[in-house]
Amino acid sequence: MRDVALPGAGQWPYAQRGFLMARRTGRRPGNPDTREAILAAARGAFADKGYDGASIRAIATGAGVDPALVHHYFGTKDKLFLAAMQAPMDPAEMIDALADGDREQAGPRFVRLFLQIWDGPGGAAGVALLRSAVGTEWTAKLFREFVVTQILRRAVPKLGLDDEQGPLRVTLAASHMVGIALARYVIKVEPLASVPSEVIVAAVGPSVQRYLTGDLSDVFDAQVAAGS
Amino acid sequence: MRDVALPGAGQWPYAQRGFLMARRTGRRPGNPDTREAILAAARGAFADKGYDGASIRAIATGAGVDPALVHHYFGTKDKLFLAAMQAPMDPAEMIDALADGDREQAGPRFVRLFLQIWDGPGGAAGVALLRSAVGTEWTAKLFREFVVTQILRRAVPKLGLDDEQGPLRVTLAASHMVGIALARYVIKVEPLASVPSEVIVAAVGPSVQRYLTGDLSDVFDAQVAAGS
DNA sequence: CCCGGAACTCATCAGGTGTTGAACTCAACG
DNA sequence: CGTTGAGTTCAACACCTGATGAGTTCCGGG
Repeated sequence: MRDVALPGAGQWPYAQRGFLMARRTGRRPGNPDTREAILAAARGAFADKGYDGASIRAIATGAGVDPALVHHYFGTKDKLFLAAMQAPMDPAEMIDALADGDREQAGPRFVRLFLQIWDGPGGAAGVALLRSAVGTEWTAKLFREFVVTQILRRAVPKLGLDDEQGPLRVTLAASHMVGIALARYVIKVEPLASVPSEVIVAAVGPSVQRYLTGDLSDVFDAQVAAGS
Repeated sequence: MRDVALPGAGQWPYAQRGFLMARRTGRRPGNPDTREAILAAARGAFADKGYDGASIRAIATGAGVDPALVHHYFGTKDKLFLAAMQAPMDPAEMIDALADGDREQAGPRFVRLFLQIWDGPGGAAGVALLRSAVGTEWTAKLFREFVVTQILRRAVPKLGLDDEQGPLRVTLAASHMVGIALARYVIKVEPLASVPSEVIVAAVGPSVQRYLTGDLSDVFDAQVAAGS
């Protein structure tokens, strides 16, 4: 009988099961949702400490499990990280939601959707991803390739931007949103951290709109001027 | 005479001085610029690996020096980090450069100045700061307090923004720039990473201008609407 | 009922970490 | 010359890390 709540977001420090079975070894009775528990603990730990700071031992105890079991399921720490980041990331969905609808309202729509995701349960994974992506070089590379292949190559044609200006437009908008996320959810600098999300939509939406569909002729003039 | 190889780490890239003095202990002859060498190596290491990833041993060998010497000079790793980040940061100067001049051109001026710093020698320290600030919780807290006390409290009155909207305006502008820095210098996502800086000035300048001095009445309408 | 394999733990390895205290070398001063 | 003190290194401590392999317990299918 497992009357305990799912280990989802909250941390439970110790293995609370078995006040009877004091520290048995071997296979656990009951349903094997342990794998998910490990993943949840891993997401939380990566979000709090980043890739390097999160230790397999901490993740294991956070899931009420022996450290070796983590390796049993996921092999190495790298694979654990990839597995933990995989589920909550589906940029295709976000891009689709962006693409249909009034193009002249895509900016605010994008900002609102972005903030909804970060305010929801996916936010922890986002913080983890950002923390880890920035932390060290190989995660940065990972993130870079992820951004290019999963976001840029899909978003540019979906949004109907021509290939000349499209990538710059999308990266400008994305980098703005990442900056907002960093300030609001990771660094938590006020007043940005606690202002209602609709305020940010109203403030940032027009900028993003301009990056996506606005007139950037000055920008490209500057580009050719610098290129000559 | 110690002709024996080093026990622990194996090779040190060695101090280039003294090809004569095969591995002597004790004080080095010549100039005592070692402290600066350590600081420089520390900045580089922190920029490459972040606070946690950069090890004192790596910093020491990078400076051609024994790890214990680092502690001799700086005490703990925390203090080393603070010392390494101290020199290249002078936000007051930047704020001053922003404050005087046409207020209606402050946006592009800010972006240009910001990019100049990051493209110059201060960029490494910036990357280090950003990497480390995001990496773990206490550096994030450090960074947050630094931002609030050193930037917000100075910039808001200097720029002549009223206290009601000022902090939000400044944090919006700053977070945008941090996002750009993250994408361009840390993650290095194309095309943002290699585009000439004037292109970014032309693209981002107007947005920042709007955040600083533009009409944000919609934003504050949203604020009161959400607050009710 | 039994047995193969999945779930799970224990003990341990090899290596890296920040930090410390003592020892040594050199430059400067008297 | 001798002494002093800063510059510098050595060797070690205590701890934490990711990873491995052997061993234990349980579930499900034959």
